[in-house]
Amino acid sequence: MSKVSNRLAFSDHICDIIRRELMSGKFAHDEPIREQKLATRFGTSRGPVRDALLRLTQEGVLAYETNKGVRVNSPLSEEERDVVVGMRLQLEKFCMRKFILVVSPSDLDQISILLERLSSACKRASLPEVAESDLALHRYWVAQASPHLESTWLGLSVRMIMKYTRLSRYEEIEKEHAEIVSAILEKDLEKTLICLESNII
Amino acid sequence: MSKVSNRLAFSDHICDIIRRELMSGKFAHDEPIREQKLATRFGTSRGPVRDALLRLTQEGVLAYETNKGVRVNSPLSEEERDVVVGMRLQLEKFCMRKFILVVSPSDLDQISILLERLSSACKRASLPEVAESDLALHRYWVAQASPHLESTWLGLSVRMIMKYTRLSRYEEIEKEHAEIVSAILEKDLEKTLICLESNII
DNA sequence: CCCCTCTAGATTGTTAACAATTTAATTTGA
DNA sequence: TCAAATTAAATTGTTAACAATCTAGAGGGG
Repeated sequence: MSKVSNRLAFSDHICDIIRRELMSGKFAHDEPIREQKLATRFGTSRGPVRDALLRLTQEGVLAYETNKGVRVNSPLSEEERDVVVGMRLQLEKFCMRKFILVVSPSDLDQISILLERLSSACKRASLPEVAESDLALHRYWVAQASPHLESTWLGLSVRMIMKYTRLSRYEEIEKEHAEIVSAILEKDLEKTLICLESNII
Repeated sequence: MSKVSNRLAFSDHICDIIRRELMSGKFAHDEPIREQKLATRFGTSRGPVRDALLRLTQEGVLAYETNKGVRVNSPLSEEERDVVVGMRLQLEKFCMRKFILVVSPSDLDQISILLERLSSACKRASLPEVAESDLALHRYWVAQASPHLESTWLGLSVRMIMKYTRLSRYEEIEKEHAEIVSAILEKDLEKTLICLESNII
């Protein structure tokens, strides 16, 4: 019986969709988000929607007030964003150091696939897909190197991306990530870290 | 159930209580946490408990698996903890720089009260209260300087504290924080940052 | 004895109804 | 007219029941 063992709950699905839409700028800052509205949109009850919103709240994407629900968080100031960038860089460089030591052939395959998806999204200039596949690529080595810190990393990254809104430097994004991946393939740690630093800004 | 006149929801209380217990080491690492058990303990239904657990999940304290519930997260490795300490320092130093510029008399009053609570907890050697009031004190200047990054800071800090329950250093903890606060009172930024660095390890 | 299947209990996922609270619109009084 | 008080609508908070899923253990067949 090949039953779907890792069956996804509705709330997981909703969480991912909302996060993607938030990153691609579908909601305005400080816009309130209504549970019932989302519930009817996804054809579920308020329960799973509430679950998803609470999770995103703790990622820092949404802000929650008791009895008032959640709203899209205000944008970070330049200073705050710089701090977040610094923290993410610190964390991701740590992960990359570990990752490059233990990287396996199947890891390289996975990375190539993710890079291809990012390139494709860049060529189609599809902001939601670019944001998502950008994140998915970075997330891969973070999760491999340090699954315990994956959620920490996700919170920082989502917060970062939300600030630099519709920056349409798709060619640059594509090129920067191609460089990172090729440096990983060469197992050149120093080069990889340098590429990372110029990508995460 | 008696009516709750203040605006706090049950799930907020539960969230705080569980976090405190986690920090003070009441649960073992990897121990599964059952919704119904907590619900009966707090005299509520599973709903608010579920809310609280989901929030703590995204703070990184608990780990969640679909259809399997949550369990206490595995401890960080030494390396991982070092990275988290570095990130928290980066963030909290940024907040302290901002805070010390705009600190008001009422802020100083609040800080003194929080410091007093911490001292009292240290003298009574009550681990849960020490952990909580330690966090509350630091949280004060973080929240004042950058409310947007408060949840980010909380996630890092809770994760840090969970690794080492510094049982026997109550006198040190008390002294270190007294120094930080006195440096703030003197508005000596450099000294404050140095004290912070030696406290957050 | 081991491995597989299957069942029974435990646990999480989802739903809809109801309670409490906030928000707005309206009324009331000076 | 303006502002405080009051009501009505919208929204979130909580509950209990039910559905889906996982887990542990008993019972066969090799």
